[in-house]
Amino acid sequence: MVEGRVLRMSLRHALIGLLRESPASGYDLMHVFNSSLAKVWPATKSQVYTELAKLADAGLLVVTAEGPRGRKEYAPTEAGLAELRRWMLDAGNEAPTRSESLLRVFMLGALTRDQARDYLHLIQRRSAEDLAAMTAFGEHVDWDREDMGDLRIYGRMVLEFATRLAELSRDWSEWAAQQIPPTDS
Amino acid sequence: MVEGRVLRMSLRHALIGLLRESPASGYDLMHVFNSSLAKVWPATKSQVYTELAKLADAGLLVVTAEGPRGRKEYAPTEAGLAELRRWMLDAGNEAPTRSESLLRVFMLGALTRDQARDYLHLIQRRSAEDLAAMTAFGEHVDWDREDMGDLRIYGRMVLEFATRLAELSRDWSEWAAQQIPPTDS
DNA sequence: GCCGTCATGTAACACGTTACATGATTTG
DNA sequence: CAAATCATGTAACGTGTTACATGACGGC
Repeated sequence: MVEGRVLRMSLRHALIGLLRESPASGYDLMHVFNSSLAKVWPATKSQVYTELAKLADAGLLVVTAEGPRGRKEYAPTEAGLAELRRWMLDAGNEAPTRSESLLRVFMLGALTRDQARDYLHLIQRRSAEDLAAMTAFGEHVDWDREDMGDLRIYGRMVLEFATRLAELSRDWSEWAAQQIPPTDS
Repeated sequence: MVEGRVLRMSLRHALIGLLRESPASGYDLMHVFNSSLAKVWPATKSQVYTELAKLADAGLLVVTAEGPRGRKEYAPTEAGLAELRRWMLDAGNEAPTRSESLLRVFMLGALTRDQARDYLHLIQRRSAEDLAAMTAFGEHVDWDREDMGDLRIYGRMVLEFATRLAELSRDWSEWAAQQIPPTDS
């Protein structure tokens, strides 16, 4: 257990937050990052395992159980929960957002107009697919299960945002494609 | 001039793309990253200067003019433009997106309900401010200036997306705040 | 006994941020 | 002549990705 200043690093807080719901192993957490959190805060397994080790070393997590194949389940300590709350309330400095798609749109002048239009149609298709996937997911989840805890509320909020965003993206890209004059340059 | 494989690295392509419009110095480019591109692909000056040097070294940019105080203006080479087009058309693997705000929403269970509601109201306020700023910006820009080149079209598209997104965010956060039961836990 | 999944980690490298460091030119 | 702005860069460190490496357990 080592003391140390925590700067940025949302992954840490995501891990503590997930473990707050219930103890889990790195392997379990990976599934969350590959599914529900994939579009919100993706992470690789290297990162998850290393970070869990660091957090345990820093005394923000503890191993609560060990299973077969070296499986280790972690749970947050009181210090970990305190750090999570500190981060949640420190909404002042949020990490900058990046959108590679929008950057590409900004640079579309480097392509022919046909190619540019194709790119916008690609976004449109992907948004429509995302939207369908999320609608399906929303209907598939049993939001009333007891063990969902606060995610009954907050998970649903995130899904709603993602759904509205996919709709926006689909409609915007359709509109945008029409803004490009038909003649090729 | 050195050969080298280009992996991810959108900043490189952003730089080449901006220089495609017209030659500029690192200092000039920084202003773009601090204003119009701030919400799309932020970058620090360290990054910009180092990357310009690397790109010139790799033969993707050339220095076209030198001015006072060591000012250097860059322009893309044919190789640079080719690399830009390659990247534009390689829409398959886009960088993963991250949203710290949504991650926080997912973790709101760590706070009291009053605090959670406050956070959503904060998002609402910020979105409204962003929206106002972008509306003002859109009216302030002279979209018909000749030297805007393709940004007359594509810059406007990005602005339109950002505007719709701010509206979505404002409306969603208002809705979300209402989803939290009034009693404090 | 074979295969799929469970399960954990290390090392090297790419990308991004912060702090440090320096100095010339213009404008009032 | 003072202050603001112009202008460039290096070093250290934090964060994220990819490739490599290993092996146990469960079901058929």
